[in-house]
Amino acid sequence: MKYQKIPEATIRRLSRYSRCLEVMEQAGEEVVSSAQLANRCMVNAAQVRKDLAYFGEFGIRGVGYYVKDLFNDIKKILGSNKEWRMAVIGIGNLGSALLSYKDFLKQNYKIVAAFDIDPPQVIGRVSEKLGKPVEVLHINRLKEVAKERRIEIGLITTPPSEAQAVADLLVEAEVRGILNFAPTQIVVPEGFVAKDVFFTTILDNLAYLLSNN
Amino acid sequence: MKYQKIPEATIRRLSRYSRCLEVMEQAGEEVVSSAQLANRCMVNAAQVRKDLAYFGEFGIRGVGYYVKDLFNDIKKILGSNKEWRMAVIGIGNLGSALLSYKDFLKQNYKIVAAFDIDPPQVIGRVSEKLGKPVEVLHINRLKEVAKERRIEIGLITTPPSEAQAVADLLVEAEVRGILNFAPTQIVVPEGFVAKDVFFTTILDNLAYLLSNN
DNA sequence: CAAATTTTGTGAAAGGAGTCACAAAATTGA
DNA sequence: TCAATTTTGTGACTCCTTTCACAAAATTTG
Ligand SMILES: NC(=O)c1ccc[n+]([C@@H]2O[C@H](COP(=O)([O-])OP(=O)(O)OC[C@H]3O[C@@H](n4cnc5c(N)ncnc54)[C@H](O)[C@@H]3O)[C@@H](O)[C@H]2O)c1
Ligand SMILES: NC(=O)c1ccc[n+]([C@@H]2O[C@H](COP(=O)([O-])OP(=O)(O)OC[C@H]3O[C@@H](n4cnc5c(N)ncnc54)[C@H](O)[C@@H]3O)[C@@H](O)[C@H]2O)c1
Repeated sequence: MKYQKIPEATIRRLSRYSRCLEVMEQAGEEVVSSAQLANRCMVNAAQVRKDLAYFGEFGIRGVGYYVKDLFNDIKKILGSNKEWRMAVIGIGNLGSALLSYKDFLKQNYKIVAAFDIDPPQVIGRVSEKLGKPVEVLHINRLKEVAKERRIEIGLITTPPSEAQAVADLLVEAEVRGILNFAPTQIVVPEGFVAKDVFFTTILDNLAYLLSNN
Repeated sequence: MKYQKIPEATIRRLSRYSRCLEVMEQAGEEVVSSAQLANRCMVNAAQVRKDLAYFGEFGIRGVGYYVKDLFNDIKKILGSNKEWRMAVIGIGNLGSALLSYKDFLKQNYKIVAAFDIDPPQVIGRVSEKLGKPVEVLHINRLKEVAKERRIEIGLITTPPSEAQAVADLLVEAEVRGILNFAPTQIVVPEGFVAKDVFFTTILDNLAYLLSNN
């Protein structure tokens, strides 16, 4: 398993394989071939094997892969075998939706804190829909609470004008991962990771495909 | 402008250029070089020129690009110069958030209908936050209303178990574009375009980067 | 007006990612 | 036990994307 640069596309596919394997495991399937898995994920069978080959040998020739083992191995590769502790910052429309997103629970992503800036109708409110309710705190407690609750990922759902400032706070609080939903490109120092999710870029993409087909 | 297959990455970047140019235009900047634009969008200058070259010649040698013209040209390329009429299906947490997403208005994406399945607390409710309020209708009116309101894109925010069925309804209603937020892979016939947005795949990606840096 | 400067557009080179094809390993069955 | 079968892991090949590098075009300056 010597080091090599792993294509980002490979990581995205591993995530898909993982979701497929989860379904298969629940369905009681024990063994799967690269061809079957590829089929389900709409990719090439060699692609599946290549993707896995970056990280080692997981299959048995003539047999395939043990669903349960491969599922665990991929989770280990992705780092999704551990529980990730997250905070949501900006509890408006989207932030509230994320707070009650059930799939985060099923997967290993857990929202353990929520922050907003002052609006009295929000601060102190408790999101009850999740397993454990989360109280919305004032943003000025971010640093303190981030340490206390060992927050590792921050989800930014503030207006775009505030997004970079919030990111800076997260960096200061040593929250190393940021997922930003505001339509602004977030910049973070070396050692931190920020990903932007641009809804309108996705729509622009769709619009292009619709216009040209 | 002879035909060539356009890389999807190019389309994504064009969308980014477009957003940058919008900001520049508002800031009153008149001319921009490929190097400047590249810098802002964190890409290579030759990349900017190559991306544009797929669609024609838009610059003036020795000068650069006229911000306003390039902005318009890119919008024309992307098909985002026209207004796109959208429906949201599944008015729960995420669906409601999308209904009040202001940037859709600023961009040229307009939500003109909302559908849910029966829960009395939702049907008939009106989202007031947008420019024009949108009444939530029962899903069984989808086909009829889609025609009437000339809906071109459907945003699926139902539980994953319902997502494919809803997609089938959209296809039947001849809504050609689908953006699916449920964690299921949507399949549509030739001539339709469906994109899935998997939140946990994005998080898996982040988790991987955090685990390996 | 011509030389110097700027910056585009693009062919060629380099670099990555995906697919093919087959030897190697494991299993099955006679 | 050994041939037939299955399916992995991987080198080689193809295809696609990005970057480089420079001629061509426009502008500016002396
Ligand atoms: N609504 C959507 O469906 C949607 C979709 C995609 C992206 N987005 C983006 O997500 C962000 C939030 O959208 P929204 O519709 O939920 O907006 P919103 O106005 O409903 O919510 C924003 C929240 O952020 C809080 N806030 C503002 N400044 C803050 C700060 N410095 N620190 C902490 N909290 C702060 C506000 O009090 C508010 O509660 C926006 O950037 C938007 O562009 C929204
Ligand atoms: N909440 C989030 O932040 C979030 C984030 C990413 C993805 N998602 C996904 O988006 C989807 C919606 O999430 P949510 O949290 O809003 O769930 P939700 O349960 O709050 O909302 C789902 C809505 O869909 C409606 N519905 C169910 N079946 C329907 C049908 N056949 N036709 C029309 N409407 C129907 C329900 O009545 C409900 O109002 C889920 O698939 C979820 O996995 C949610």
